[in-house]
Amino acid sequence: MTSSPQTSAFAPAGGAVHAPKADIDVMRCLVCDIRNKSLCNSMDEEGLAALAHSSRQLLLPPGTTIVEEGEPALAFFNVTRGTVKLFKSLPDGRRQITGFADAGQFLGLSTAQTYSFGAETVDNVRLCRFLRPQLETLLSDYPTFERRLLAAVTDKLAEAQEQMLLLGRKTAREKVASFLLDRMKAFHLTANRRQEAENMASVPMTRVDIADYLGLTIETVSRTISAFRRSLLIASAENHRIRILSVATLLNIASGQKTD
Amino acid sequence: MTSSPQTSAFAPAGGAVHAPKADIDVMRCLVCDIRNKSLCNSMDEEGLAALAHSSRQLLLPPGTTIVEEGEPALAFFNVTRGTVKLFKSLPDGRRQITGFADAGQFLGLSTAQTYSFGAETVDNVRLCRFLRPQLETLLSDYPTFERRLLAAVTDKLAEAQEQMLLLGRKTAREKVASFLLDRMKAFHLTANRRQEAENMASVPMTRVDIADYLGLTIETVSRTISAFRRSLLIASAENHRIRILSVATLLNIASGQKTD
DNA sequence: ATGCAACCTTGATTTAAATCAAGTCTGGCG
DNA sequence: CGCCAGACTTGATTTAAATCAAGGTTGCAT
Repeated sequence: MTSSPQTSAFAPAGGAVHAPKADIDVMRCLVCDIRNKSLCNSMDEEGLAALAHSSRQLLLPPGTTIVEEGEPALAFFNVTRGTVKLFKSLPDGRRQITGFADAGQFLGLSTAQTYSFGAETVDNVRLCRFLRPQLETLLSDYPTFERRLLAAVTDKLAEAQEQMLLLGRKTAREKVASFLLDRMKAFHLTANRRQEAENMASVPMTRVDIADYLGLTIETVSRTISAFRRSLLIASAENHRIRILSVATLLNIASGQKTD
Repeated sequence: MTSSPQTSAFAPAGGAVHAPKADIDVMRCLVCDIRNKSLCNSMDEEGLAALAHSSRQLLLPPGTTIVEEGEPALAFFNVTRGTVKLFKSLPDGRRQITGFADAGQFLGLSTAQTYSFGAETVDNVRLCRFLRPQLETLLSDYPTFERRLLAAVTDKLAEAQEQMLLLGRKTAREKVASFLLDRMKAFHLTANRRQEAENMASVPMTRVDIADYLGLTIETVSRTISAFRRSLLIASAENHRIRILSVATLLNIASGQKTD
């Protein structure tokens, strides 16, 4: 499985796992380790078999394009491992990351013929791809699944509104504090093993991605994280892991309470 | 019907129209002038009667609170006239308007027990209020209505992503240009009478609201609009109406193409 | 008609974050 | 093991937009 950035999730190469024997395929959703943290938790055993038949599992290396802005909206995806970034761009290259989809999150819904956003893997990602007609069949056949999707999109909209508040009205310091707390939440929702890992945040993305998510430059992100480290609010753990030393202070900063 | 800012949409006073005779109530949705521009266009005649029975119509003056941040999420609304602003606030009063809901748009969906946002009328607003249990019954009884709501929320999410791009990555000039074009689009979708009104934008909100929507200050909004006027890109028409003199140039500005 | 309050505009000055400019760290590869 | 490219950090300077500060408009209530 070679690492091949720029590969599309539709290309057969680039890490895609081809459909194995039918028997195994029926089991895939039944044994999925993040099933109960995703849309799929709306399904009974029969529904899970239908899900498995309607989708194909993909394994993608970091930097792989999943969805391209403006391309026909042919598929819907459920992330089952790793982190995906969703973004929109201006013609001159300025980019806004509109969200990160961690394991258990969906992406790719569209009412239009084409995607209005791009999506790319941040790290090693496993996802289930549903072609549009298959998704529509599922929605019609399983009302609980449709209701669950409606709830999931409603939650995404609330998240988007929270991010608009951040982008439009928070300072750099407040933005970075909010981000670190979100990544701590994402880590807790995602971590399958209940380790010691209290107050850990998973930050698999680069400074460029963080900056494009928070509406800042990489220098401002770097300076702000350094300042938090100097103030002993956070500490670096292993690579792409940050330990949050004072959740309470960070919460105060994130919500605009003065903390000096 | 007295003008009473700060009144809640749940208070019986403040412009609420009480349920008239049952016959008239059955007709309400059938004869609604913006029905085919809203969620309700998914309903057949029987469904429209069910909608009318499930909802109550409210007439609210400018500045009326419809939904309060943090209050129990008891109802869902469909705007049938006027403009509503949706917003989120920080403890110190900083506010981000996350969207304007014009006639035909819904608001009030929530997965949580409480609303994560506030909503307030901008001008004179007419809306239909559905209590939560009633909405849920409708969703279960009318699958086409549920599918239509899913599509509507999906569209709102795409709009939110576009607004994140604006907030995080556009300049003041680009933000205001984008806003004026959006308001032109809103005017065209909303205007029931097909008048001469070509290239008109409906801007019922104040500078404070525009600033809180674009992540700017009122001074910057005012200066930028003045500059557009001086450059003959726009012209004031009647109050709260702006005529757009060069859609093409404004489109270029909005998408980041340099135009000097 | 007049007064006033809310809203809007314009100008001067400040500032938070961007930009410009060097480095330093890190981890994968020969 | 040590080199190199990409990622990150830190410092100096600039700048877009915020803030501070007056006025000017508008329309409603008397």
